Amino acid sequence: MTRSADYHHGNLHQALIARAIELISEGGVESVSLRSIARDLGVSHAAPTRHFRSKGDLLLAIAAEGVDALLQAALSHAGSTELSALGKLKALAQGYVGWAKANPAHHLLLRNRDVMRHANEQLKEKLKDYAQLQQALVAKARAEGWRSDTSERLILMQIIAMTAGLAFMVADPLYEVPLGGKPEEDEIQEVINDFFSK
Amino acid sequence: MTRSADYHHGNLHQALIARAIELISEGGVESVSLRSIARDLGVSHAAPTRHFRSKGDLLLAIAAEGVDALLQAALSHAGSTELSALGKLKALAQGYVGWAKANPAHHLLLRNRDVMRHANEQLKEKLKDYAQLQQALVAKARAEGWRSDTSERLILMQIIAMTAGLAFMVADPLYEVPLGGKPEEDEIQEVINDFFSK
DNA sequence: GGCCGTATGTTGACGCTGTCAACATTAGCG
DNA sequence: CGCTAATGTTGACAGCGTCAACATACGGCC
Repeated sequence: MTRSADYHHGNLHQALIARAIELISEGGVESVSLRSIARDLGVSHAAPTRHFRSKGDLLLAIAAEGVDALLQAALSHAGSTELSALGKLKALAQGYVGWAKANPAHHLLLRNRDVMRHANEQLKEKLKDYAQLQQALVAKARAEGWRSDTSERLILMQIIAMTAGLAFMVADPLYEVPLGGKPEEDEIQEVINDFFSK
Repeated sequence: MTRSADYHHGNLHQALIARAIELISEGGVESVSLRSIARDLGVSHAAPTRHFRSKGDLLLAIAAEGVDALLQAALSHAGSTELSALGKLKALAQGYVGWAKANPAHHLLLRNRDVMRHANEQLKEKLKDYAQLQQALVAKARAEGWRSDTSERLILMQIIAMTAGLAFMVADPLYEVPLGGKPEEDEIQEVINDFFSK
């Protein structure tokens, strides 16, 4: 119980992460301040250092959380026995864009230089795993006849560019200007469908 | 001459901008500190406030510089009499990606929420001009027969996603992981060529 | 050529931040 | 029950952005 003279918060670790995600989603990475989060949680200004050695560590932990979710979803799609390689590739793309839309904070962190500069090897390794999975699926889909006249490299770059672009369009307010509002879910799907049906 | 007991810097305004661009290119927006820039330029910590009321104003001024360059290049392409609407559209896409590669700092600023949140109306208006120019070209190219079976909206979203994605691939170190190094110029061109030759 | 207003730069202060060290409290295990 | 480690607090420090008060020098005007 937390009713005892609440000297200890109970689950400060998770609370720090949760509040930081809220703040990032609302106002971007720069609106995160350890001291303000500590105040919000009714805890002293130095309490966070007991759970994260530095602000960067907190942000990195959140980023890692995001990469894990992304990779796990990708692996589950890739493990499907019902889908063709092309189907898996498409599921991967949909999964990525959907993930960015559902987790804007994690997506933002992955694109923050200050955060990723201090990424540990484990995190980078997971990103590499994701990339290799995607590349292998492109090779397999090509071998199965899809766009076999186009180079694997070109297809890969097209997919990465499209998904990265779509991820930003759903997560970054900037693109509400050229698009006239946030893109609808079915508009996103149409872009992905069009690409994979050629 | 600046040899006189250099109390005045001479061109601090431009020097501040130049140094900030350097820092952003190297380490992202968060590595900009007015005080450190002032030190680098051999000037007191408060000198920058004589030229920019706040740090945000400095960053915004740089962003505006970038948008101006982008828009000007786009208008010059659009004004060409030799190119078809499709050709202009392609030149616009190439121009955007090339601009992001040549001006990573400006590109980063345009994607920074903290910066763009305080963007003035004039800046937003220019972005809207760019977007409308692009949209008009899509409509015209379609009217001239290019992909007239595909909706204008879908084509527009495809172009925005592709160019935004490519811009990141050339400007953001993160994508060196899945791509195995920075993308080559001709690889970028191939992606753009492929899209506009359908 | 000298004078003066204003643009530009300096100094010192304020409250904010992240991080550390020293200390306080409590949880949980033997 | 008592001890140790985990967790939280307090106070300090330097760096940051910004402001106000003061200093200097540039450039147009007589």
